[in-house]
Amino acid sequence: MASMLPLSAPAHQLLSDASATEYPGPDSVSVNAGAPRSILRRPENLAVGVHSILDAAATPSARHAKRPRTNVTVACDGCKLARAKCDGNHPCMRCMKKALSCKYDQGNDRRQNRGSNEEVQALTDRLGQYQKFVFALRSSPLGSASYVLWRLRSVSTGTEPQPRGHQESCPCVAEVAALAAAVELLNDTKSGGRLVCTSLDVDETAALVGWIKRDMDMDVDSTVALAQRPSLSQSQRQPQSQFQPYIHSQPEERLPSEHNHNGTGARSLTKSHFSVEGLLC
DNA sequence: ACTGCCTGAATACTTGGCAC
DNA sequence: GTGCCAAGTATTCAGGCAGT
Repeated sequence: MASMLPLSAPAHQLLSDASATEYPGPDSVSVNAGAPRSILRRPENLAVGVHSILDAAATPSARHAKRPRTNVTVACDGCKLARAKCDGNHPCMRCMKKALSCKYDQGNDRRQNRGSNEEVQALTDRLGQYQKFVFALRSSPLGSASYVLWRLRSVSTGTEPQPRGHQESCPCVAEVAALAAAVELLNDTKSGGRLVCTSLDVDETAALVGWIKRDMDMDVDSTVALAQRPSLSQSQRQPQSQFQPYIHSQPEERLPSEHNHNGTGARSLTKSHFSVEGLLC
């Protein structure tokens, strides 16, 4: 029955569409919300005998009988499991009758966990930072990548960072600074300002890296295609980020073997090859 | 800025069928 | 009679958007 109508249609549309002669109209939905089920659209394969029973019950008075329905915001676990009506009390009536322990799973209503615009934007920004970070890690010179990895590890293990002299002498200071910002970003996500690596972090990050990698592969492909177009002058080409030149100018560079177990280039890395544990822990 | 309506997603609830 | 389950409907909730 629902398959005949758009699933996204609001309730009043479904109802008014179901039977215009039986339902008074959208405006009366709330007062008729608990109307007898027989007035709803019947299954088409319903037996004829049942039809006649339903038709007899669907008198005008029965159709318009008001039975306000009072849904509680949160049903207890027992009522949820049994799909029974819950009165929302502690304990609820059903649990009292059955002498069951009435428990409410707090904070499990995902309707109330939707992110605000600010939260969505913040997550989007973070995703962009992650994307830049992994992109830079993959395309930067070996020395820079190693330094960043060293910093990542020092963050997670509590080791003191490299002396500033090293950073200043690094040939890619700007790049390292950007990567360091990403490190700070990672660091900032955990309480106490210190990254604590858990299996959940690893799983989350692995999933994130998978996403980022796919995105980056698309970016790289489009960048290569753009760069290979002969009709475009250099100035017409899409501005390259500060990280991109290393992709093509130094294709022989590889991530350290401990992070690239099969010895192939960064672009051939897969989730299984990209060791997140090695990156963060 | 406020209000009201619409929308989509998530969840509560109803109903009928079935097994014990 | 009771409880469980599946299918389906009703309600809640928050965001978007237009009108004021």
